[in-house]
Amino acid sequence: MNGRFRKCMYGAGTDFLIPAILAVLKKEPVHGYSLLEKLSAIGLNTSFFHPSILYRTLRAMEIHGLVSSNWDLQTSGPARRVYSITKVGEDFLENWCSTAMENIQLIQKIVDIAKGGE
Amino acid sequence: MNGRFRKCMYGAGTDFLIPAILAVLKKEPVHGYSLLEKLSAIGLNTSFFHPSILYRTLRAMEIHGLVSSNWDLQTSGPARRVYSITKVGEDFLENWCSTAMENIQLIQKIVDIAKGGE
DNA sequence: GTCCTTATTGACAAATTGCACATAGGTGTT
DNA sequence: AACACCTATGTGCAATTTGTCAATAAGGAC
Repeated sequence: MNGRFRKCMYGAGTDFLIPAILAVLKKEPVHGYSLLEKLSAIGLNTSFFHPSILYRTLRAMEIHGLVSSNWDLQTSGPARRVYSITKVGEDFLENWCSTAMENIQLIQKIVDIAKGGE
Repeated sequence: MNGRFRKCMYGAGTDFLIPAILAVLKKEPVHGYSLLEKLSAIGLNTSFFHPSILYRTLRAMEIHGLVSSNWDLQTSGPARRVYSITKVGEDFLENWCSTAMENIQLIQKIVDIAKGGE
């Protein structure tokens, strides 16, 4: 099963990627590569998308003002772009959370109907 | 706020469109136009996408074997394409439901972290 | 020097979406 | 008859998004 059908399964959708990134960044600024681990830790299936998608999403979020970035040249290894959440990003996340409950209810309702309830 | 950012908000994503369609079709076969009302009734925000997207999604689902269709020429008005769920579609829906709980937990976790918990 | 790991980005085809428009049958109106 | 309107489905095309692969770059291990 390919494309949108695979994507609509758990954790694959990038719909959860943006709020998940914002939630992680709200705790502390981090760089893209370590975000992969942190996102995986909170339950997002990171194996469904390539790292490049995460980086691209972060850049898109920066362009739209949800996050800001600074280069970290002090650590060993290649340079890291460290992302921080902005006020706009915090508002966006808060907004997302307030509708998340309706989101959950919709999922629950689909499950109920699928199981023959109602 | 445009594109993917608007889309990641409640109900807008077509990630819920496919399982919602399957859940409705599991109760009874219906045609595309009436699906709009039924999807709206269970809580999916249908104003976020044009009817043509629903039709295109249904055709894609048929191509992938999740649903099958027959023309209903007996009713008054223009012909209706009536969709029914297939065995493949039922399996897909069941599969989606079994991961839906993890989906809910992920949303809950993002909300918790966003609210400063954990 | 060569290989591996971390870390980020670019390029390009394929898929998906947004939007407008086309088609078509039926009903009511002037 | 001509017109507008509602139901019902579909197409075309540009714009956006995704999937995949490859490029770059710094440092450590051997």
